[in-house]
Amino acid sequence: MSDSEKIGKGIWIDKLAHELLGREKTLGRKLDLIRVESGLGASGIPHIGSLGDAVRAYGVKLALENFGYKSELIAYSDDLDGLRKIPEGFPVSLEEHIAKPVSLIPDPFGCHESYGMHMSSILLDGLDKVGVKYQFRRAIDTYKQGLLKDQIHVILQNSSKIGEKISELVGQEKFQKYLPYFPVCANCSRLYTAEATEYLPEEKKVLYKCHDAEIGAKIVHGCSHQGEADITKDLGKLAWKVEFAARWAAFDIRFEAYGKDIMDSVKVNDWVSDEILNYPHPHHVKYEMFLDKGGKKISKSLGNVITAQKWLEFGNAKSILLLLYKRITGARELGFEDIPSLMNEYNELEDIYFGRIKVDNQAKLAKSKGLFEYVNLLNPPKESSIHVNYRLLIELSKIFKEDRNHRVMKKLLDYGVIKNEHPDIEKLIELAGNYSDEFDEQDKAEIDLDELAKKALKELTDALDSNEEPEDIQNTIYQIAKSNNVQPKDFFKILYQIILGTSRGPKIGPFISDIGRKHVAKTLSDYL
RNA sequence: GGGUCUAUGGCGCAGCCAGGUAGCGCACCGGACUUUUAAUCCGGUUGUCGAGGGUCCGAAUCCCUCUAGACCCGCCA
Repeated sequence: MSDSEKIGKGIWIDKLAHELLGREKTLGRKLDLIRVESGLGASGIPHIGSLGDAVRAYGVKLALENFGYKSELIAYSDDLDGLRKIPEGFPVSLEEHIAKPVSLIPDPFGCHESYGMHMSSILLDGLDKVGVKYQFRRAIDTYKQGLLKDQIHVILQNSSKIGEKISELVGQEKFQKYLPYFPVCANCSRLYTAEATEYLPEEKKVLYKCHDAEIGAKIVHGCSHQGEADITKDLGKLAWKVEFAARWAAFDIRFEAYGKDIMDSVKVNDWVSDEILNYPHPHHVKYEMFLDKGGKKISKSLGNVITAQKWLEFGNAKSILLLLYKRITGARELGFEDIPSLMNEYNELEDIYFGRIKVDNQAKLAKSKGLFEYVNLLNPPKESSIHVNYRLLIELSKIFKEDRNHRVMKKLLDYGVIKNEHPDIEKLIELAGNYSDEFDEQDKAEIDLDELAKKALKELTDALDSNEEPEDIQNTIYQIAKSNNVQPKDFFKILYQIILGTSRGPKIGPFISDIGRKHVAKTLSDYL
């Protein structure tokens, strides 16, 4: 940090935006509006990775604005994408729509105009919930309005050159034979089955024949229709290997992040953009896929998909933004179990930001403050929020399942963690409560009670069940254990196992009063 | 075949992308809260930062080589 100035707020997003601006200046392009883009898939359930692409692009937009430039985020839904696989939990009746563009398939849940919009909406809703602003655009409108027609024309005229280059760059041979354009078959509405072999530049039409195609592991039957598609108005789309380039040129996109799974496509698109369309490709950053805790790719079929909506049941929007903004490099194994530490990490950042935690290293201080600002979308709060350790809330939620909000709040006041009740804390209790309900597997292990333990338990049950409130439950328990020759340590453990399903817990005397001694007596009696 | 990432105390990880005293959680040990569970608080132990080389006043961090593992691409999007 000694020999370099801090750029922007000091995190990777600033560095990226700085590089972008440097490149644009070298290229000499106009900078009155810098567009960044994020592509949204519309065929599968949008998980946190798809959200991340847009959230990070939005971060770059914020950085550019912070540097004094005007910027906007285009959220582009590729809803001409064909349906290849029916996602988990979706009706099998979708089978008949396989290979059709998702925007032409009815919404199986009936709440949106199409299957594609249903999927896109889930992602857009996630973006709205974390506070990301965007301009929404759809593939179907883009093509219908002919916004890409000039680029498609140039690409198709150069298809053989492009086909060779694709083979050279990524070893894919198919575009040496077929045009990188998939018409939607006019007869059966399917994509991919209609293979285009010839382009008529004067008429701007492609000739195609609809035949059987292999999609995934399955054969999708074509209808043998032979037709011609007008690229300026008939439905169809460019292959992904060239489509980004067309869009970048048409929309004047200066930045787009990408996941490593589409690295090859980006490589080809950059070349097409630069060499064929004569539009210098946008600046990029590559990110790793989110993997689940076992190191497997998160996929819908494995059922390990993490959506923003599900995440937000357990953690707040800031925990998502923190996850996505803290870094971009590196493989990331992700699970809901990361939520508690992210929730606490945000509090720590806030403490650093407001000077309550001292950080000596100036570079690190700046970085933490910068990260905090980005997590707040560069609109940080004026004052610190009330901090409650999220793990403590989970522990308390685990104990209080009924009338949770009230009782957990009371405990927090007792512990002196908070001074007053507050709606923000209520919300936190709700999140932590959801977390504890969902993930706290009650390891109802076999509890082996020998005769001595049973006798002690019986004695305790009677004591708790009597109409006379025992003076000091904690001490009573201790005495009963001792008088029955049971190790107090073991006896306490047994009680925790029965009452909480764990081998440890809060101080048990006051705890039993909290949940009601008669109630506990009844629970204990089940084990006698 | 092509490409990317990861490797840091017993376990799980942060720090690396902008070099400046190796950190956190769990576990473990000691103490405080009247005794023995827990919670909480205080204190403590645990590391040749995967291996080797290079740059530098200084490297977990930057560069090169190697080893091991994971993932992605080579259908489609």
